[in-house]
Amino acid sequence: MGWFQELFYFCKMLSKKTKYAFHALTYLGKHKEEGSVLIQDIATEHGISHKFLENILLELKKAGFLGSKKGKGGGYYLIKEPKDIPLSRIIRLLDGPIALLPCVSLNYYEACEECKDQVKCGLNKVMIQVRDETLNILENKTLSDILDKE
Amino acid sequence: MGWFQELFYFCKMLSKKTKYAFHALTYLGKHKEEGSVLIQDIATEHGISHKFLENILLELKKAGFLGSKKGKGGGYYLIKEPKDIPLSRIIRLLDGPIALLPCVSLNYYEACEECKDQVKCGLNKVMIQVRDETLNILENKTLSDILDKE
DNA sequence: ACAAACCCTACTTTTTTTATAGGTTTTATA
DNA sequence: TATAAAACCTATAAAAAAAGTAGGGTTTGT
Repeated sequence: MGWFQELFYFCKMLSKKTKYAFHALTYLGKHKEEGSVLIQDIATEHGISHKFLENILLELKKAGFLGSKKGKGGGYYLIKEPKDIPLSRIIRLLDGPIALLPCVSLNYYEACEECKDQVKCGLNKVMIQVRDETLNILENKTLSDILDKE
Repeated sequence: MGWFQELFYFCKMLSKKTKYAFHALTYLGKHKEEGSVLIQDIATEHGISHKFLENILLELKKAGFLGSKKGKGGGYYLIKEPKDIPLSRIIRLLDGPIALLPCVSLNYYEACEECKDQVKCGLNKVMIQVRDETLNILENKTLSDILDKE
């Protein structure tokens, strides 16, 4: 498929940051008509620390998912269609580059320290398969799937 | 280069513990005929700390994947057929939950603090789908798939 | 007896995640 | 135009988890 398949192969549990991001996006999706929504409203609804959520929304804004309005009467709002926000994009943004397994990347390749010869590494080959299959799932589920089920 | 690097290093991957476990299992699978294998042999082969690997092998033994023999001439050996060791079992043992959220985990379930009503949570429902599809992949790939590719 | 090898528990260090703090800037409106 | 509300920004502290270390205990072949 494409280079973007490299993005995923196997993910552990989502961080709170990412989970909160999904909650916030869902909230914003549900309150689209209201124009903009306060950080505090989302924080209160889900019992999240205002300041923590603030950082998350800022990241989502910088990444182009949200717009905002400063000052009195301001707030955040979605600037993308929910169907154009795949789970993979959000997870990637918030969970960030952490534990690496560069040995499954074709585009940014780096050998594992413990592998003498990657070409002969069965783990590498199987994990590439898993990556391809998992990516297929997460690229195709979007915020709109979440909203449909609320 | 910044954005590029981030693209390919964004997701939580397998912990070293789990990765080493797979390497050890693969090594044991390849050296089945020899009866038993020393921790040190595996550690040396992959440049892993002996003591760290020792803990991992002990866990694998307690979980019923390996047998061992103490004393001179001892070592570890597989007591399950590679085809009966799915990736999911090893990942769960060493890394914990496969689900992306605690509220959709089969083996490590925990209610979300921030969810007033899980039954109405769209994120929960979508993540259950993701879990089922991901599990389907990880339960059907086994150690024998890795060995076949070595 | 002795050395080899696994067994067990606890601890330390390092890294990552989570959360907080303390301001600055922008904007509506009284 | 003063004020308060709200987003914006950066740094740092606290907590948790992962990675690695230490040191002895137990079993076993020779």
